[in-house]
Amino acid sequence: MVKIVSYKDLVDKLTDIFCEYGYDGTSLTILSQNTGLGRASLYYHFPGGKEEMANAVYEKITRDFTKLVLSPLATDHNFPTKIKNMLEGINLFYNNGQRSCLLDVFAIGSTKDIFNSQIKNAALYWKDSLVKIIEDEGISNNRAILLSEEIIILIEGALVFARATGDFESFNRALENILLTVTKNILD
Amino acid sequence: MVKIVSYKDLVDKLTDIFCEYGYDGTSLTILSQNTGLGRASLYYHFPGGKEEMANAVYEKITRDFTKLVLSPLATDHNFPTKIKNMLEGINLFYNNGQRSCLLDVFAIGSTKDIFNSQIKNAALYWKDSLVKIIEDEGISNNRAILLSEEIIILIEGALVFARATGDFESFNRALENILLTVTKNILD
DNA sequence: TGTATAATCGAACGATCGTTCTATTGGTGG
DNA sequence: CCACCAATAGAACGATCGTTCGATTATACA
Repeated sequence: MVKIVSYKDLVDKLTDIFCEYGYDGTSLTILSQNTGLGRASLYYHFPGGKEEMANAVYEKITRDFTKLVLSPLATDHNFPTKIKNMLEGINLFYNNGQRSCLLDVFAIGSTKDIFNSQIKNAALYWKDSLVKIIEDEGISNNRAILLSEEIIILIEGALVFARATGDFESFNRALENILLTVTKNILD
Repeated sequence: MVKIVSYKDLVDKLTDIFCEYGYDGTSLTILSQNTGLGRASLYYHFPGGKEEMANAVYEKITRDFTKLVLSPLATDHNFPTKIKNMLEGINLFYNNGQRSCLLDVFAIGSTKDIFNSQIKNAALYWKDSLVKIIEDEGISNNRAILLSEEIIILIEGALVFARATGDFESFNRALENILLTVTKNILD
């Protein structure tokens, strides 16, 4: 186990734990055992308790997603490069498809009502970002919307499929296939 | 609230509850309040307690999935009809994309280890069924596998996207798009 | 109608939940 | 070296967890 020596390490570890057990399935006992910190020590770093820990994890995930997935779309590279960089970001963010629960953890159970609107905004922002750069390639708005939705759907679906089957190699294949299909559809 | 008058009604209601709260997020108090049955009464029907209730729900889901999604693929209709019927079954099974948690509920938290292998088998069986009927159309095994994976990925991704955005109309559009793409890809 | 049993319920069980209190440790600046 | 404070942990809190028990009500059959 990676020793926790900083606040960042702690949030990283909390992310792993919430991912594995889900929010409701993660008890303070589990958090204490897996971090190596006493229950009271966790409350020293997060006076708001379990919910504040979940918030910290969600904010970390949001930062990572923005940095790895969204920001490549806002550069001035050419279109295929933007998509390619985004997909590489996806691969990092989801750890080769093996960390697909990031969204599910907060979309299910007690945290659902808290994070629902934030998740919705993130998804729509992602979609809008894709629509914009696709329109920049001379595609109509209608078609750009459909293509953007299809890209996100393929990524999310590949995550679900990889986790369900345990075949994480399929995730990489799916990402490569997206790059191929998208660039072909756009540049023709 | 639909009055519960039979065992089937009860399992249906339990399905809704576990879907909404997740397994770990569903307490006996919640189960009692939402079914209208006292805690002890639930134990009369399910002596194994919460876990037995989850099993009953999972078995019900498996039956529904087999009936609605898998069985249309095993008929002797022509290929486009099989796909069309499967997609209609998907739409029924997932209630227009609004009941997307069926898989997640059991793939996360305490139930993960129990149902993981069953979920894997179901996913692979679904894929194999698709591969077979696609091969019957004269497609090579390699391409049939890729196409089958893509179909499942598109469906699962559409579910995730619809739930994340709250735009359930996108789920219907995605299903129609799958039918179009698949039949075009196969029959050409 | 009487009786067996199916079905329900309230109350309480020990265990664990998330949280808080109090005390102790570790390191850092004066 | 001492004083201060960040950081830790053990113990206990009330609340709720899943579960069980004993007793009561409803149903069905003889």
